[in-house]
Amino acid sequence: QTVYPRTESPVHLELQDTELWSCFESLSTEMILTKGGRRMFPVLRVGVRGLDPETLYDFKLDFIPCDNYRWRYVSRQWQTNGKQDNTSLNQDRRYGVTIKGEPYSHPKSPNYGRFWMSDIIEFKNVKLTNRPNPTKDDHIILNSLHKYKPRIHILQSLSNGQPNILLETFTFPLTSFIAVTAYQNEEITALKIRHNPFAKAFQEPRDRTE
Amino acid sequence: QTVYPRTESPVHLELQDTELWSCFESLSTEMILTKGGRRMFPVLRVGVRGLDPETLYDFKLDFIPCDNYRWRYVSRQWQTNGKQDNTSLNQDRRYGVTIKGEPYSHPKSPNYGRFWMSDIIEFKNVKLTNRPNPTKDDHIILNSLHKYKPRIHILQSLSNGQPNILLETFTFPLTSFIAVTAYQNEEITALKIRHNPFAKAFQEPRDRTE
DNA sequence: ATGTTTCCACCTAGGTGAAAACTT
DNA sequence: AAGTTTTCACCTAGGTGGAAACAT
Repeated sequence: QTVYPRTESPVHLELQDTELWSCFESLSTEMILTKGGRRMFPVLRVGVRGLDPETLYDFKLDFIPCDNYRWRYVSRQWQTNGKQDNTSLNQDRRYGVTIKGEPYSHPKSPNYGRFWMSDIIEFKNVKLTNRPNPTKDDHIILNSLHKYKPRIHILQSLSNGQPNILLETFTFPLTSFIAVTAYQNEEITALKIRHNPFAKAFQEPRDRTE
Repeated sequence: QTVYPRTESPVHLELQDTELWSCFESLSTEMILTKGGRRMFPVLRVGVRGLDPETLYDFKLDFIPCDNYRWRYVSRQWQTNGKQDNTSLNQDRRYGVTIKGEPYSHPKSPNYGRFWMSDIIEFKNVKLTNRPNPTKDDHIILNSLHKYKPRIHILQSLSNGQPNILLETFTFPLTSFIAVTAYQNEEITALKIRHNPFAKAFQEPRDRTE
């Protein structure tokens, strides 16, 4: 007879800006890749509870392929050719991580539970690239026209040289996206322009009541 | 008979940009205080050796009064009235530290010895203020027209809730300065403009050979 | 008279999507 | 034809000292 665990991990991660993410998700989120690295928008932001205040943790981010398809945007619809694509994803395991083959480490890592729980944790400085050999640690290598799902890992950091212990991994289906080198869906472009302050140059003058 | 220690701490801190600091020191360095907080220029930068790569350390910065005098710039010379000033420094021990009464903590604290030793450590984001109750942790409260000497503290950070252990404190006489709300010595102003990229608006066009 | 505060033009530094050029 | 790269104007964000206004 199956024995189910009586307790669950006390650690809770709560995704922020779910309303905004939903708007993008309903149109199929796209994220830009450039050689020099492009930030994500929206930014991945989470609140955390249930850590031990005085224990040391690392927070890390990587991207897991949602499938092995190559996606195309045809007639205002994302579609696949129905065949698995084994040429890129399966051959190069680095895709979705940094040049070191490791997830992106939040720049405040390592830090104490009390620190991580004291404020929203923002992954605003991670950059997405299609360059196979980026020179910076904050660059995540992705494959254009492939679909990814962000994951956040919480590790216990040990200050004696031992490897860190992976405590838990959280995935956020709402934040999955297709990596592109240029936006395909113009509605996605419009949403980005509307909400990303750095794209203000392209905003139409808007009604104050909105 | 006096017994002298046979060993010294293996930790070495090496101040960077000593040539630049010397130029300022020879004119009497001044640092601006503002309500909103002003960065230091030059920036305090150090290299560190001799830490244990796998031990966790905090790096902290504060400012120790060089004396209890109030300084005046008269006839192109800094001078005191020869009397100790007991009204401000001795009554308010917070001067030279943050609003919490603590030194400024380098934003990458805590981190491992291998991290701190891997690159120059820059205190470029600390801000100096004369506001008695700043709202931000990166603000150091100083008293205008008083003279200070920067100190860097290295602490061992313990990930079990125990208070950190102060391992060593380094002072840098070359970087001492008088806090001011407006520059007094125009030669200091000229040096700041010449070397601080953010003051480029005030630079005279310069000869390329310089 | 002396010292402080506020506001400002002018920078650094770098994040946007558009459009044109380029590649295959 | 389909996708990628480069360059660009236009932003965000914020660090300078100057100058005038202000405070004591």
